[in-house]
Amino acid sequence: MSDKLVLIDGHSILNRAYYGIPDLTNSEGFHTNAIYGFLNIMFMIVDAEKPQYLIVTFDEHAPTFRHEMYAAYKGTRKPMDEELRQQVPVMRQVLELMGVKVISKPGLEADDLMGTLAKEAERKGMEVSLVSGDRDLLQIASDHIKIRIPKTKRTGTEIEDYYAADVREKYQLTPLQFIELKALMGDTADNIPGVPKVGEKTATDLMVTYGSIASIYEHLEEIKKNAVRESLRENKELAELSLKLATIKTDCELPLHPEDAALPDFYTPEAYELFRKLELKSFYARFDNKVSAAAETDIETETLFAKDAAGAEIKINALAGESRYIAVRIYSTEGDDFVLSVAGEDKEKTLFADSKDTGTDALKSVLKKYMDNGGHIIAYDVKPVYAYLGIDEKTLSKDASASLEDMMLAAYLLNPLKGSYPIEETSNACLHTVMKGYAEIFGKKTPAESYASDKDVFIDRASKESAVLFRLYEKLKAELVSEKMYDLYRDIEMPLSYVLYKMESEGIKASAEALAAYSKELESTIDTLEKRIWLEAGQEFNINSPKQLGVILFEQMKLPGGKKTKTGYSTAADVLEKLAADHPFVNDILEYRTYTKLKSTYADGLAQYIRKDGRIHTSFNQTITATGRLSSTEPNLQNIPMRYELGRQIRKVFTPKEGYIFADADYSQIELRILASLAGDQGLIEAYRSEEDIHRITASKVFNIPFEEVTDLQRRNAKAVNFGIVYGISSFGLSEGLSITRKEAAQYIEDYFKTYPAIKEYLDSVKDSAKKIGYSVTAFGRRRPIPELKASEFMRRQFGERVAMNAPIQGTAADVIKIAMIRVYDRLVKEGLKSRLLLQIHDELLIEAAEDEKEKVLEILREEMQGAADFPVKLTVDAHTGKDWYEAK
DNA sequence: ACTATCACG
DNA sequence: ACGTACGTGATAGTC
Repeated sequence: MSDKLVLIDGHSILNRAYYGIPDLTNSEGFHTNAIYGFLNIMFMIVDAEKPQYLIVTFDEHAPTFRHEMYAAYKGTRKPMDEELRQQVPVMRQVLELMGVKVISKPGLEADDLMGTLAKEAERKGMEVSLVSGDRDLLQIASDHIKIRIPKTKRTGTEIEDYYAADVREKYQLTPLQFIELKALMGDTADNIPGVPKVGEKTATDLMVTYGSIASIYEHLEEIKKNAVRESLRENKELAELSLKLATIKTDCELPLHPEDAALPDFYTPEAYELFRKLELKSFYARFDNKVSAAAETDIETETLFAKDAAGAEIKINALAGESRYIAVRIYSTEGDDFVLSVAGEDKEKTLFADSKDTGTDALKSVLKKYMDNGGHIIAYDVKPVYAYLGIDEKTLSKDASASLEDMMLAAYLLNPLKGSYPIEETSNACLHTVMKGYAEIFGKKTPAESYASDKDVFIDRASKESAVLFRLYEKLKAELVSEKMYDLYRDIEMPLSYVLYKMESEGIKASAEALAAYSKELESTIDTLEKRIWLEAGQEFNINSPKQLGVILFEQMKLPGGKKTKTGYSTAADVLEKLAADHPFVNDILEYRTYTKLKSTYADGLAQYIRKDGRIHTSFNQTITATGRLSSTEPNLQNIPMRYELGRQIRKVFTPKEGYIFADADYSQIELRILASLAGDQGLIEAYRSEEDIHRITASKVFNIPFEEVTDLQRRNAKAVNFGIVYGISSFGLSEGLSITRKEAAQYIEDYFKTYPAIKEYLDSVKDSAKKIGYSVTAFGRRRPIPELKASEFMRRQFGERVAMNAPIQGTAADVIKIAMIRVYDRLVKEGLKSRLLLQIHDELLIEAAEDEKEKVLEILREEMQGAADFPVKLTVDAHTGKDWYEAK
């Protein structure tokens, strides 16, 4: 068997992959779809062919000889997408780290490189597989050179193979004639002009008849079609130029020869590290355990063990050293028991302790005592740590968080776009370590189960985590300072983490009986509606299936609607509402949706979360949103129905405990007030100072009519514009919101900006700044990176601009209520009150207030919320009390 | 695992 | 010609 060489056309395959594979990015937003697709093809071919030699060719970015010739003739190549461009150097790096020989030479086309290498290999007796997305290469095909053209299809990648015989079969031409065919017909993608009037059909006919361009010109007079003959006659030079352009060189001087490019072992630790950074997860398995284990050794430490609490204390103090900082990872094991790993400045050693050895309370006391004696603890997700430390009920948020650090919060502030922050991802990104994900090691086991079943592996992992955590602190703290977000971290996020911990621990009382009764009521209506819908539809079907519903509505009943989503008909509420007036049946569907939503998500959904203490304990997530808001999960208590009476009733199941009432306060139009303040628009600021209805004033100014004469419709329109501005206005969005034409919407916006010119200036400046520095900033220094602003697609860039306008507004509002929460919490504690903060719903705070503290609590809410920020437009607060959430809001 | 829908600010 | 209002989370259906 002769040796085999696989030659890959790097740019062409990367290009194919880029357009063939849907967008794919790692968690930092770096696009990887082209790299992913390239590697898939390369692995597939190398796996199947098992070649002895492998070479990848690349074009240099400088314009090449052949293209320069054509550029002088006409136009230029269209520029590469930014999302593809950024992947090219990384692709080359991936190949380099895998030991793959890559060749590129300034002044030479990849085609010429491949042509030369393929012919050289053939001369030397090798079989050659030339992989390209480009049919140009077909001219190189021979009995020993196979051209392979991958096609990405839905079912996977298929490869078309061409030896010389296959080219002859498919095109009725030899590979060499194929060059001339191309020269005649031209190729816009390849910048080959060709002869005008000669397309694929004519060119093929001519080549089959005469065999070559030279022969065609010899027999020019025989050509029957006048237009073609004359075009050939007039464009002889062009035909010759095209022939030159279409001919791939096979005699270049190259620094690399096929025999120098032995197939490497791809799976090196260095390559693995880069795969991890790119998050090309489906390839991880190709790197065997040996490689991944080896790659992790750079964070290996010696693990010490604590036999008892005294031993733990001594070792912790030793690790804390002079600086008195330790990084701690804690895991619950069984019941109240837990294990922890501690790392300090001494990078060689970590401590592992199991509360079963030391005693649960004793180990907690060690930590508590360490803190009380001025020790600092670095955590990754600090909220649960408060519980382990057993911090006193009445601790002020600032005190509780003062000696703690949370590197998850730091990582979130430095890049809030990730959505989730597993410790290994932060470490791999910031410290360039190569840690595996938890699930990669332990699968779906909980930490408690993993510790029980794979003790040594678990301890090793915990030690690595605490070790990298200490290093993360050194790195991220400096970054927070240099990025001017340290104050935001220290004064807002850290104290808030404690407030959130307390709110989650409190929970909110909810009545399982009341929920069940509500569910039952809904059920009977649902039954009635379901029967009626089936009757009118003439068949039973799943009303909750948009697919089945779409068929019923738009095919069987032939209602106007048409397609709207990728998968079929849209049956969303806004579509159905347009039909509901004429078709009571559609109205039943909408009602059915309302009732089933309330039943499944709220009545039945919430009931599952009531714990033995009769309360629901939500989780307030501090590292989810891109803008700085909180989110609430398991269950989400930030989207309890409110807008419509039927759903709003569910708020009656949330009640204060015996002897308490609810006090609820919300900011009035906080985002618009913040916008007026940030923009410094005197008109809007004055409008707010007058304390009149802001939407009415806006309508009066924008539509130029006396305040008293503003109609409800005009007010409603002005209100929609005010909202639109906050969202990052677009005429399309506003026209949808108001059901008016885009032109009218554009006019509204123009008039609005004329009325409040500083708003326009502000929004423009925010966009410009975000484009320049890559992110937008709130009044308190919180950032939101906006990579979309650099996107090549118009739509994504537009989205980026709206985000750039909205993020400082929504984000500043988020900052303000966070400050308010800390202030309210601290006031309640400092004044020795029994009342407690329970919920935050973006612009609203809910307190369970002791009956005799009612007035005091209302005063605290008003003072601390209003006083949380000092803007030109004062923040105002509406506060109420009630015997349940329905009444208090 | 993804899509469509709908609840909130 | 393109085709969207900003930010979330839960549920059910579909693949």
